[in-house]
Amino acid sequence: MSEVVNLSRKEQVIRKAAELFKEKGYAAASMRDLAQKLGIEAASLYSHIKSKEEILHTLCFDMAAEFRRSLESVEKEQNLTASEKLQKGIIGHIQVMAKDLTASAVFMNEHRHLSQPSLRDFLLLRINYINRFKTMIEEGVAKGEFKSTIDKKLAVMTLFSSLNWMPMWYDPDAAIEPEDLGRQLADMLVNGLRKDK
Amino acid sequence: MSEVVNLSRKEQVIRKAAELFKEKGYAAASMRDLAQKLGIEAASLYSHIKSKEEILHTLCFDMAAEFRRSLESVEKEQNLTASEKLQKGIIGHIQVMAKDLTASAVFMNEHRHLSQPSLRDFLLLRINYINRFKTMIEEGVAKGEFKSTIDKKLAVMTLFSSLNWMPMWYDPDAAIEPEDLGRQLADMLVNGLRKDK
DNA sequence: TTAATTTTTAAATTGGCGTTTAGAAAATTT
DNA sequence: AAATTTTCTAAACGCCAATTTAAAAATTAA
Repeated sequence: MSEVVNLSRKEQVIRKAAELFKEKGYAAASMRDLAQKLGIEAASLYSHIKSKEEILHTLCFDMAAEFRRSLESVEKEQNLTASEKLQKGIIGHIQVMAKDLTASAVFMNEHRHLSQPSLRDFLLLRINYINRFKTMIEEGVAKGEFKSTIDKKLAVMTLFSSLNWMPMWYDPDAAIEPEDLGRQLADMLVNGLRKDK
Repeated sequence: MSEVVNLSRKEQVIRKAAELFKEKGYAAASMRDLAQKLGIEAASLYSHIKSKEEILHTLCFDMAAEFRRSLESVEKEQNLTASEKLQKGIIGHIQVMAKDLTASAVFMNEHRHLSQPSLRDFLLLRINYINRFKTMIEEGVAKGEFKSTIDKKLAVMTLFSSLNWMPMWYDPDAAIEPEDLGRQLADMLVNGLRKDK
């Protein structure tokens, strides 16, 4: 009945589970697979976690909390143009992702296997997060910094799609740093591909 | 042993399967679920399809063929600027998607459950498709139409991510037409959000 | 109305799933 | 060294999975 420093083994289980969930998908990943990856029997897992879904819950909500924290710190900053705010929001998101690409992939692809009421809670967090990016874009339009003709929903979904897919192709060993990547994505979104005249 | 006009019931099965796979994910969707949706017993399905995976295979490769066809017809056109080509490629992709949003969602999210060698074949088709969009962007850079500073991989992945996520949020009953949506996405990508001075 | 074909079913097969239980082994604390 | 806690295991439970088989029912064609 100790509650402290119990983390080490449990975290090991969760990290390996993240790898497995990313690789095979939550539904296709079995607890026996997971146990084998850890070199133990499936039954042993249950000394560390309550259920398969608890692992998914932990992965999804921990990531959500980090994304939220990152966005909040950007929102607190003052005297930023809409472009700057957007850029910082994007960079923050990518930095959070880059810290754990595996968990990020699970967060993005597997959250739908959460059961109620967790699923509802998760989706609420997500829609809230997206809306806060949408607000940044709307502020940009209101201030005359962004075109008023743009479809805001399209803009924010494009941004969010792009962020969400990054864990699929971003190579952390490659030359490019999360901050650079974020800067470039923000630049592309704000200024486009077209060469200035 | 008839081979003709057998399509009707089989297609019905495949369409319902697409809905189910989109909703629950391939691995979590059972043949019993599917049968129930059709009002028959699970065993009856096997008069129409060979296996669960055959359904997934059909859905994924049929969509892939349609995307390919669409892109090829754009590539054939001549005397287009890079922006125009990109725009037409994007519009084509969205039109194909809009014709069957359910199958598109399966194509995007569930293809990874294909087993070898189908999975390999599918991924080859996909990388080829992406590379053809990348070529469009590179041509734009080569002609001086696009900035030379852009990260081409980032650009094409952003585009592709955005296209891939559309079936998740695009509402076919909403006011916006696939062609308009494509035009706007292309405009955002090429010209950015920033207001022209 | 037969004959042929398509569609469906009940029943079984084989196998994997998440999880529980009772307790052994190993590691840690006292 | 003894006591406590953590980690692990073998064995089982009940359930659900995809698929096969042989045959019945429904539909279509001759």
